[in-house]
Amino acid sequence: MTESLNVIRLGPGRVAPVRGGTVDYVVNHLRDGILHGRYAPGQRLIEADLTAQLGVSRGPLREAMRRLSAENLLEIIPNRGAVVRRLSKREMLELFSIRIALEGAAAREATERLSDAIVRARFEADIEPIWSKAPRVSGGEYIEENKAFHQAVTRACGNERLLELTQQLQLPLIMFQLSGMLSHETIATSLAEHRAIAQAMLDGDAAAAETCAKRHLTRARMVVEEMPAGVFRA
Amino acid sequence: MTESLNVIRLGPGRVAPVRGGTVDYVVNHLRDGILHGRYAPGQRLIEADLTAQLGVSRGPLREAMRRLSAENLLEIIPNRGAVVRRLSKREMLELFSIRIALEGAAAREATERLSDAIVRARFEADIEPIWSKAPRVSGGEYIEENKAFHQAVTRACGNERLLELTQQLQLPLIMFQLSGMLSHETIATSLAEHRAIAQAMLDGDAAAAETCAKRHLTRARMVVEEMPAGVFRA
DNA sequence: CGTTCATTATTGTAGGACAATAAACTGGGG
DNA sequence: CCCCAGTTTATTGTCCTACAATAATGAACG
Repeated sequence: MTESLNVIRLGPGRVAPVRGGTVDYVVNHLRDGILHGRYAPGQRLIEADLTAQLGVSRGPLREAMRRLSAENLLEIIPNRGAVVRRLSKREMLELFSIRIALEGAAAREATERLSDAIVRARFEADIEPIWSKAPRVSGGEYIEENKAFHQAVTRACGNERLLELTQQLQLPLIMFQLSGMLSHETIATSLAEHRAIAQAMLDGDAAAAETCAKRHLTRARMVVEEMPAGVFRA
Repeated sequence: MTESLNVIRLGPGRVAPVRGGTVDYVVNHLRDGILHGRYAPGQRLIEADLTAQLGVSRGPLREAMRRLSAENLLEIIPNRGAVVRRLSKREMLELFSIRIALEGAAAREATERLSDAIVRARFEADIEPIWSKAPRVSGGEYIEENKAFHQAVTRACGNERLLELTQQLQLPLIMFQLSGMLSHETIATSLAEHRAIAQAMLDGDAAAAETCAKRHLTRARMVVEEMPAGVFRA
């Protein structure tokens, strides 16, 4: 979905309208900006500024904002405009609860589908990086790998809608907001748990896969629970 | 029937702009229309027609459409506009799988929270209708009650986000699309299952509640599975 | 020091314009 | 009779301008 959009679309100075991609362009720009911290959580996004910066008119920009608010990356306050979303502790915990239920089931169902050779091949390819011995030193690296792993599991379970859903479940935002706070120890534990889940799945042990996945996320939720209040929204 | 909503908002001839609610108004109108069949599945929604009918400009209308597409009630096809969504069999089954995971967990967690008197009181009030002896004869009646019940369970579990999520999980659309096809027998079974879930929850038996909820939805999924292909999208 | 009122920044909505696209329609071959 | 290319039409995607409504800000006043 996120192809080379910016090749054609040059921002402010662009000449060709290149119709049909303006909203996507804006959405991608903003999402990328939010996820990479160019737009800080809590920051207000002024329409006038953005239209000038991006060289688009208010219409597409507003539509882009609506979409991002549907993804929960932005919060739109009536008559106040859009601000970059910040999650409260409670919201984060709620999201983890949902993920525990969802990904636990996904791991179980995926395990059963791994008897299909094609699915299995894809899954093994997707998770290949987790077997690497190299320690992931930066939070950013871990975030990417973590995202890829959870996506691989969900994909293997063959439920399109679930794949969409978990992606929109703000895993990225959560992890970004937390990225600065992840100790090497926490990361190492998570990686080990990923391997345990993968192993159970490859062994065809659906029950173990579900248990491992749930334990993994439950532990992650505990990490959130113990974080300082400053990380969250009031 | 169409006019009942337009008490304040008078449509084409309205004088007061009643700012701040235009998009909401359109969203509500369309959602209601879709859920009640005024807009049929597969029907194309032409912007020009709707702006004329509703007396709003294209901006808010398009925003409303985006929102509904986020709710999966509409599908927006590039350069073709919006059509009322129709779910394929596969999509429906996928949704049920998600609900099984989600609402199973919700039932379990909710049960634990019922020790809180306030939560318990609210829950008992919410589900009161299910104990009624009167048979729900029409599909529409059952749909309402079913929706209310599942909502009550989710609400009791105290996870705001989960409540939002399950609501946007197209339970309404699913049920509408199916409403014509629900036999009295199916409805009766569902009602009995609702009671079983509620009873387990009130008894504080979390495990039983989870099992019952999952069984309930699994059976519902089987009903979908056995439906004629004509109900679904190609 | 708090309150009321003007000022300003910003959003919400309308409405018009135009190009781009897809669909429908035309005509002529095969 | 059907199929194909060119043309027409309907509709969307985007931009623009304008203005009212609202919230935030600051000033005058008691």
